Amino acid sequence: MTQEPARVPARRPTLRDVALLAGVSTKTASRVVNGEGGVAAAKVAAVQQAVAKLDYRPNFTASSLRRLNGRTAAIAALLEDVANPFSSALHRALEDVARDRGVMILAGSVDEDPERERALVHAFTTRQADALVVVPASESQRYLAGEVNAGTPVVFVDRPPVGVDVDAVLVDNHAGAAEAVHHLVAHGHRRVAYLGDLLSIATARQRFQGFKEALSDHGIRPSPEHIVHDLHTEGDAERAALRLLAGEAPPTALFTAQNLVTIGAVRALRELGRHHEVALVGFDDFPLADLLQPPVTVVAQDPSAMGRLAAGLVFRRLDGEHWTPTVHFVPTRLVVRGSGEIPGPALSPPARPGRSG
Amino acid sequence: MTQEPARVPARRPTLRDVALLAGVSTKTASRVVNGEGGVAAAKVAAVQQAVAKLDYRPNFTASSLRRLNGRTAAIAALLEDVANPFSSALHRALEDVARDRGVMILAGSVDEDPERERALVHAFTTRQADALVVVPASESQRYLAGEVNAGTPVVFVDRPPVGVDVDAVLVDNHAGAAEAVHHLVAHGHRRVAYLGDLLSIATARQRFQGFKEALSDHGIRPSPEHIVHDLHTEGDAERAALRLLAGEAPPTALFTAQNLVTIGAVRALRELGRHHEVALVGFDDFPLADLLQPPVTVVAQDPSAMGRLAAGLVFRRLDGEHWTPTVHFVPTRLVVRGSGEIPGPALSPPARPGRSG
DNA sequence: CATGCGCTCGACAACGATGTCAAGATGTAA
DNA sequence: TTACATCTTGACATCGTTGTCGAGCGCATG
Repeated sequence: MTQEPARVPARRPTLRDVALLAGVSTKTASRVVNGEGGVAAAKVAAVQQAVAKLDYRPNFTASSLRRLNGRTAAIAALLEDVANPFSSALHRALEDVARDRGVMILAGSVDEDPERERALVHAFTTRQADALVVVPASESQRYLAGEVNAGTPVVFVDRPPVGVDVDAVLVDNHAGAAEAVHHLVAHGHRRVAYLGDLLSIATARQRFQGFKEALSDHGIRPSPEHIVHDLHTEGDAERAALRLLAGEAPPTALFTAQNLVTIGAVRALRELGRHHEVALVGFDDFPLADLLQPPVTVVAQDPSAMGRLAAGLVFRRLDGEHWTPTVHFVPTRLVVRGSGEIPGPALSPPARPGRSG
Repeated sequence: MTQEPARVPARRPTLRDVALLAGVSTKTASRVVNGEGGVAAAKVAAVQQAVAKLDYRPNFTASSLRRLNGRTAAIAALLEDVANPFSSALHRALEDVARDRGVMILAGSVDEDPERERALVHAFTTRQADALVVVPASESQRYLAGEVNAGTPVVFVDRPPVGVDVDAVLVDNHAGAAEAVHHLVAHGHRRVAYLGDLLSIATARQRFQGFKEALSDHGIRPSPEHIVHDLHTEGDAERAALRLLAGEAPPTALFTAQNLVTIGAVRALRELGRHHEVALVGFDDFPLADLLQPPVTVVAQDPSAMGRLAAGLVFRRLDGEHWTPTVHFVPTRLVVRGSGEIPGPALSPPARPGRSG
């Protein structure tokens, strides 16, 4: 219980300090700290005492500089936004797998900004991340070629790589969207609207394709007014849905191709009091979807599974395994909850069954 | 467009390679890379060309090892769980402030596990994080004294430090909980139940104190069966709420002291079909609370504001400012949405208005 | 012409740690 | 006793980079 507040911040002790105090060489101190063995018991004890007394903590960055493989035991994750549920679930899954191996995750938010993506890659690679897990926002990731050639494992998640040949963990967005549309059509809908994210995002394009082709499988051609792209926030989506539903010949069902868009659409339907009339299927699940009125039917992705798979690929590469880059698909799952089963005109135009929303 | 896939991973180029190619010394190359000036234009150009040709990227960990202040431009965040909304909003706010300064965030999930907390602190400090932002789970953080003495800025968020004297950004949990209770009592409730998180968490204890004292201000003594602690998951909370509401003389209002607990309680009320009868105020806001039926009244914290404030403190310390550690309070805000305004018996016992759930 | 200044530039050491290697101590077998 | 293997140990170089410092040059000044 010393009183003086150590005004001059004590320099952090180094291995040299430990060695000096223990009366051994730095190399021997290093051996003890790393449990290398081949050190006399008496010296081991002396070093351990010195470590405890000085509260010594090895400088991991210095040691990884010298070590043979140069690993920093950190892998970088470029996420869309650490605060959105999809990204943070992915982040958590990566962390869980990495934790078992004593590896840290460096995470950053790309915010759909290609420049930001490059800045983050630069920041992470200069910090010698051992591997990169990327949810890309740019149109081409050719700039990663150098890293890939240098042997850094790179895994893309959610969106396919362009201009580089690396592993990817993707969702079959096309099939998922098509399943949503088939579901709506099966419930009697013909006028199905599409509300989607930025067309610059590959997954948005794929989902839109799936939407279009599924409708066309049923011989339906969506009216152009029922297709809205480039919605990236709840507010965007809400306004777009309001506009859509206020038009003439409004859609009887909505397919919303991203979770924030889905939530915006729910808001719009609520405001209009039509949430029990207009069917809705969203792509991507979100917390509390089951507690809304009606509960929201979604095509669920499994970000945790994607994260675990991506982390697995990273570690297998880090462990020295070799294979040609592969695309892995994680299945989507249609979660039927209510909003997608609201019947459309083609199913029950004359008489509705007794139960109402 | 070479065909061979560079089977032997090319060693990453170093400053020496750049210098060699440019025909200058490593020191001059370093000067150019760091924009130090005092280098002839011709050599600057030569170095820049070499950098471009080799796709050279400086090894940031090596340079921070040598640099005078030894800063790594990374600050560590020990969060409860990177995937929960409170933590990830905090994370994002930290990142936003740090980004402007070219600083990274190292985040890790503590999961309310004191051992994990120490492991993370160890991992982050051995990696030479410049500062620590901590949402602690342990009972005492005396073990951080060494770091603090070494001059590492440490800021606690959401929970007060114990055993170390550092800055903290807290919420007045006591007052927030009391406000919730006053609100419920004002709406006619006398039998108010408490459903709360692990008592090992300081904020849970404070919220419970606030609950108890606010009730006692109104001359109400809560029945012991109406107090449930140590609920840490939605499932826990749901089961507890079901049990509570099935008992005799069940509460007419619930105060749920954490967001997952609130959601669990909502689930229980739904299952019983009593969500329009039993009032509910939760501590901590959550996404879509406004879209539930009824919308959930909460005492909202502002994790973004807390993160920004914490990051601000960190950077002021890193910039060399000095002050004695201080506790900063970020106000809570009662967000009135509906569930907390369901009238209780003391307000309208005889005749209810017509509308029913 | 000698002097001094300012500008470039590179040799060298150092950051904190570990890989390499050989020296010395000890034990064992012939 | 000698020869040889084994175990400990530390001196030294090194990882990739930057801080220090002084050498060399050209130029203006007196």
